[in-house]
Amino acid sequence: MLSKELVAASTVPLVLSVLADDENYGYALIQQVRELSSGKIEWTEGMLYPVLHWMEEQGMIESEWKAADSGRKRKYYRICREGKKALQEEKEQWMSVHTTLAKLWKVNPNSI
Amino acid sequence: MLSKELVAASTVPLVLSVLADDENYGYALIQQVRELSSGKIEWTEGMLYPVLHWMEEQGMIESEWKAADSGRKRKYYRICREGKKALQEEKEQWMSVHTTLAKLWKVNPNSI
DNA sequence: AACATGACATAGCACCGCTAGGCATGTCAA
DNA sequence: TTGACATGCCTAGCGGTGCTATGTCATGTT
Repeated sequence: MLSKELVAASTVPLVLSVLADDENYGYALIQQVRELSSGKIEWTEGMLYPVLHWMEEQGMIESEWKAADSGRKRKYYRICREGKKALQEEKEQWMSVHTTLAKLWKVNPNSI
Repeated sequence: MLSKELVAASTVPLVLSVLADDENYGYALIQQVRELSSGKIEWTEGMLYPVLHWMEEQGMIESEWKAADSGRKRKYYRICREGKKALQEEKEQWMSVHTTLAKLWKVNPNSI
């Protein structure tokens, strides 16, 4: 299980990165990130939904209720311009830290 | 300036990584990390010292007062066994997240 | 003497993450 | 048809904590 600090630091960049590919809804984001991370990243709904609301408030993402084929309603989020800018910034920040750690670990920062 | 979440997530792994190379004291750690990160990571004493105390409490590091050549006293920290284990764990956690982000960013692990 | 820098320390509270709980709907087996 | 489970969304509330603001003391410098 990941430390709560690391979860806090990675949630927004992960959401932005996933939504940069395609729109998606909250519940599915949890599954998707779990799979992408091979089960390492286990989000709960209680922590994700408030983050999504906050991100929408910030203008990073926007939402739309849509009925799935089953008739059930889902709230789909998509990234918008502010979000793309934020993602760029998040990437840079992340890479700053990663590069520093990689130096200390004596691994090439460009390799996984 | 880095987000506080990212700072929170990276402080312990950075301290452990730096101390894994060589013992050091708090004030110098701040400078060293600033240089390693090309000025991107700017710690304040007020946030670092409590972290160092907590890490010592956890048994990750141990401290010793030593007089520098000038006669001034400094509190040197060195990593101990628990800290090495913790560092290993931190590395794995960090890489879990980094790998997931790298996938989304379509960074080719073998590039560059 | 006065000031800058080095070096360590922590009280205190504003802030906020997330647990715990709630609601509704679709589906599938028994 | 019923109930169990998965899907899917939401938030009140508070326990825990990060870090600003501040203090101390030593050494070096002007």
